[in-house]
Amino acid sequence: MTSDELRQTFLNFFQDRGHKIIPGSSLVPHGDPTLLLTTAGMVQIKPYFLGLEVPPSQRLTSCQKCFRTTDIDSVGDNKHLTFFEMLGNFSVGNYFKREAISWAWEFVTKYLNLSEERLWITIYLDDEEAFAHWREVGVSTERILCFGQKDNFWGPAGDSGPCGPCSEIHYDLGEEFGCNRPDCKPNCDCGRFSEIWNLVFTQYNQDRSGQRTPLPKPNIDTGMGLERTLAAIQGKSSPYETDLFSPLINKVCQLAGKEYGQDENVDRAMRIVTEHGRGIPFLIADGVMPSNEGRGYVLRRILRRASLFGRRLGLDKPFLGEFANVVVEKMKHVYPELITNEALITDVIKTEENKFISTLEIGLALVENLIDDACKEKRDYLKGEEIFRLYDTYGFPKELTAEIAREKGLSIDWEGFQAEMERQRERARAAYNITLAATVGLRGNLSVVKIPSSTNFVGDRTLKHQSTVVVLLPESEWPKNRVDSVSQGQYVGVVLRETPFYGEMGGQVGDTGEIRGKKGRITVTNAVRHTVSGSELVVHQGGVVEGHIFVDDVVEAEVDEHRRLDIARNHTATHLLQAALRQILGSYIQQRGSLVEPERLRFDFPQLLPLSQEEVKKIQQWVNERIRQNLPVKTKIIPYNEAIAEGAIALFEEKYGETVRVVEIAEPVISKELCGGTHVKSTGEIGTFLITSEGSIGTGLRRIEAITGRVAESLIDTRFSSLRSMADALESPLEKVPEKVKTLMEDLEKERKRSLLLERELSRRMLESLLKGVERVNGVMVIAARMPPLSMPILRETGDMLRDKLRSGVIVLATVYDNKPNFLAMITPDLVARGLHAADIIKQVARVTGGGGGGKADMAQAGGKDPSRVDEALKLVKNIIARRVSSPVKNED
RNA sequence: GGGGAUAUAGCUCAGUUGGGAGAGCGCUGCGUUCGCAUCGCAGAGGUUGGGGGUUCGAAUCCCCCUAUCUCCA
Repeated sequence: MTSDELRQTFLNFFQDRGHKIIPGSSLVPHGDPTLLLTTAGMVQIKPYFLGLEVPPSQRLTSCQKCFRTTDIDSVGDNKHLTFFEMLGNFSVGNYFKREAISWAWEFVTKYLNLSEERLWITIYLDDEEAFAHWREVGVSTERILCFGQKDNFWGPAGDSGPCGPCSEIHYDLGEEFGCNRPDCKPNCDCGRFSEIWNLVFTQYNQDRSGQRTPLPKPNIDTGMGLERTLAAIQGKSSPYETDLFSPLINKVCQLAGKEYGQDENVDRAMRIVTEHGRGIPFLIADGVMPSNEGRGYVLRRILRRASLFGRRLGLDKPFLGEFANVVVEKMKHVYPELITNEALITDVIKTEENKFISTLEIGLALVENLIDDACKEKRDYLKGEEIFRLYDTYGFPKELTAEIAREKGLSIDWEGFQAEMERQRERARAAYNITLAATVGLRGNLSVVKIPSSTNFVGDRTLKHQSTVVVLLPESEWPKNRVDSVSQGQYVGVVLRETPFYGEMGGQVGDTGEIRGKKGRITVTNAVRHTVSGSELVVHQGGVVEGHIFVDDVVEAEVDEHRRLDIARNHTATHLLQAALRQILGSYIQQRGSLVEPERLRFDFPQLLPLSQEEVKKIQQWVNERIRQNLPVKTKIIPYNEAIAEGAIALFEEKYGETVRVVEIAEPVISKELCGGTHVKSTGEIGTFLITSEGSIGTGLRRIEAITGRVAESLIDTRFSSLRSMADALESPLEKVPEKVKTLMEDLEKERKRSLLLERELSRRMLESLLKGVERVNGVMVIAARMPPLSMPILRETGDMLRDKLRSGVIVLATVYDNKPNFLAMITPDLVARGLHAADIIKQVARVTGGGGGGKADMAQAGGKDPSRVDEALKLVKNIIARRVSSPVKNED
């Protein structure tokens, strides 16, 4: 059986047993900020288990691509993978252990034809029920092993949530792969037994204190590892020898000019390159870009490991792009996103691989330094903290450090390294727990309130609507209880039966406006959405400004029209912007984030390099051209599959129902997106579209901000009037302003240089009279003089020249520059040797003018505050020197 | 989300307790040479990433921001 057959057989098997086949989701999980990547088949099922969303069927089955980084350092052995496919069947409160177990056994023994002698079962300690069901299908008692919390209890993910015991099917690869210890059995880490299928019985809900309560309707969540199972079926000891991997291994062999299976070290490197090289295209295809954090960092890390181990195989030129093409070729029929993003994939890999090579070069130099230092200190090892610093700060692979050190006969202090690493982990964990505690939000809490049915949104047809109050949630009680009435001064959440208010979603902010009843009035400051037990509610948040509002009141809900229209303009403009980007930059542009407010719009998208000014201009022009054409904007509701088939743009992060709303612009269509937001009727309403900024928000991610309509108009107005006042000030026509500013700047620069020259000239002319003013204090030649306004550099130059002429002496110069006193003192080396100190002198002098200063013994500078006392300060100089040099100096001969 | 590092001339980078912004390469000009990846001389080129603070004075100390690199989660 091939990998393709295994996938199909599994899905068909469960479809025949009443399961709905659902497509695997993106590796980037939607709407779950606590999850980095899709790590299991149940990730997209979780909201159904938690009762947050309604499943399309109670029985589901899927083949899900997954990515896990927990075992990244073990990759290269025969079983650990970061990227893998997980086959699974799920019961959302439908069947339980009996069916799950009997189907699993049937599938494994009858459909996969795995020999019963090679199969072992593990169950959780006291799970009598599971034990009984396994016995029922014919598994003998000695083949059922019990394990504890660590091996056979799953979850909860995080500190609370659904969890339960699990039961696993293990496959015995054969004694020749084992440790041969008499007690070798499943869960032994020698690799003889391969866990191929995990059946999780989520029957408890665990609260934060660790207390477990039984769930009213337990769920089934199973996961069968495609790669491991395939190895078992094909009688191989590792997935790398199956049809899924062999074309990839062959490619590595061909690139490296080496054979697989000759040398264990070579084999291990080949497996790492193959495994990581396989995951890379999948991550990129799902929108992950290399970065120094989050998912992007996972991508960067595996790419670098692949590149590093490629070097081990003698591949010192970039090769991962070529390898990726083979991966795409092998997997594209199952994962078409690979082929649509192939250009992006090879592009990203190429630049990232080159980047890594330069990181290596910088690191190599640093390693050389470390080794030199160690040799100088007569050390025969590298310190743990040194290696860690190299690794942590410069990203230099520790394996490579060790390798180079070994060549020079040095060993490595791994213990010290691990200690540093552990401290780093501890810091991150501590920080993570804090943020986790802060993000536990409203969503879970609101579900305490029992709510009848979804709010009916009528806001795309009307902005004013008569409706009924369903729920009132006062802030003080929030979210514990709903109440029957609220009164003036309270801040409340209101749920109506129908509403014209758009609740914040898909980047579009919520509406504001007013809810009026016969006896009271609420000013709505925001509208948000909450999904509670499958019902989607719009909660109007705001303050009661007048009277009372009661549940069941008939009220009039009215949206702030001007604000809503501003939002609609920006939303439609966002669609046009995305169309423009795809038109001008390429169809790989996908929305990675978006914000639609009345004031502005924001659009994030993957892009490696900054856009040129011409590109930005072209995009803006393209959008404005479409606005002038006044194209119609239409919406329709059709089945999801149909929309995708028509080529509508959907988002990675977003999850869609069976039917979706599609927003189309123009006929023939220039933009077609799945979108629930509010839009203008035709593009002409947008008025004007202006891009206000284009910048980076992380590696490979860029953000465009833009404005439309009224805001654009007022910006144009502000810009014009500031330009006008600039022109007035410059006494120049508007269009000559840039030129005029340029010449002004040039003039200023010229004048600056001229004044520098003049100052210098002036100071030079004063040299002679300054030298004439030399006085002798106890035989020391002293110049203490006030200079015309000179800048500090010129003052220093003057000091230099005086010092050179004097050969021996003390010079103190003062000037008032910018209405502030400045002082400079210089002392020739011979006098420094006799104990005179420029900084000492200058400090005392400057103090007279209320300032201070300092410097070195031969040169010091100071500043002051009171310019009127400069002359008085200068008079001090002689006294200070007299005190310092008490005995007259003999004339130097 | 947390930690570390970097940002100084076109490029690669130095810059000590806060007190004179530097080197090498490149560039321009002049000279030298049969010739040059020659040598010599002269010169241009800087908002020290941005903003705030401390100080008489900040590339240097403190705070904030931005960009890039990097590790942990």
